[in-house]
Amino acid sequence: MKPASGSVFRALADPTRRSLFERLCREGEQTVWMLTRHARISQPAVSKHLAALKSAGLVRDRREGREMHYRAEAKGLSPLVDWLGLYGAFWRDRMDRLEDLLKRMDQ
Amino acid sequence: MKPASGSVFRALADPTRRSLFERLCREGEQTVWMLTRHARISQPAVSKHLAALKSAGLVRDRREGREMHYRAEAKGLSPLVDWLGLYGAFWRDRMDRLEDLLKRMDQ
DNA sequence: TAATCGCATAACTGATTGGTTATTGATAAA
DNA sequence: TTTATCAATAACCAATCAGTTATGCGATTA
Repeated sequence: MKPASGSVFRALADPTRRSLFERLCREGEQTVWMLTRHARISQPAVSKHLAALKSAGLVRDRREGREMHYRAEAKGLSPLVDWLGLYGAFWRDRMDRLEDLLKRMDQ
Repeated sequence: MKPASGSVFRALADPTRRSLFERLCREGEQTVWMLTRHARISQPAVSKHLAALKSAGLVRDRREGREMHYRAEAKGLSPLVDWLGLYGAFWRDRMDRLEDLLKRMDQ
């Protein structure tokens, strides 16, 4: 089932989690070990944050040997976009472009 | 100064706060008393949530006699939209699209 | 097989948070 | 002036959370 916008908001509310997500967006797929190197927190903390992001649908993991690779999930942001779409016309045109963007990213 | 996306995320992470904000978006300006009637929490709790939304730039207040009127602030969501555009676009292989996006968003 | 590595989980801790009731201040009404 | 109302603040509490260290488990390497 698709995660609700609530879990996405909560997942992104934490700056460390946002930072991890942003890094995965920028740098592409990363192992937990690589992510831990750049974060200033312990490996278990990174793993917990990744678990939160995963349950929110914002990342996917892939096992390769004993390494676990994480990558950002484009679709994970769509609940946010949907939620934003419900409110107001001020930012509507920006929103439309984002929806279009996410749609094309899906392909 | 413009609130960072962080405070907006944090403000919207709480379901009660989201609910208050959504109601203000739907119904328009409301007094604290009206908002309290529909929420299942006490008036001080509502006031605290409104203060959080206000400091995130998501609502504005207006005093009228002894009543305090709150209304949703459309522009308050733009840090979110900007953030989405920034990191959503990194999925794309080509950066020229991002530049185009940001350029049009500037107008 | 034994030792090591990569990661997740368990167990714990201090800080933060979302809620409460009590109180205060300001305005309106009697 | 006295009383009642609206909303913010204070003080407090239980629950959640983000971090830690210790441990366990599967996969690799010696």
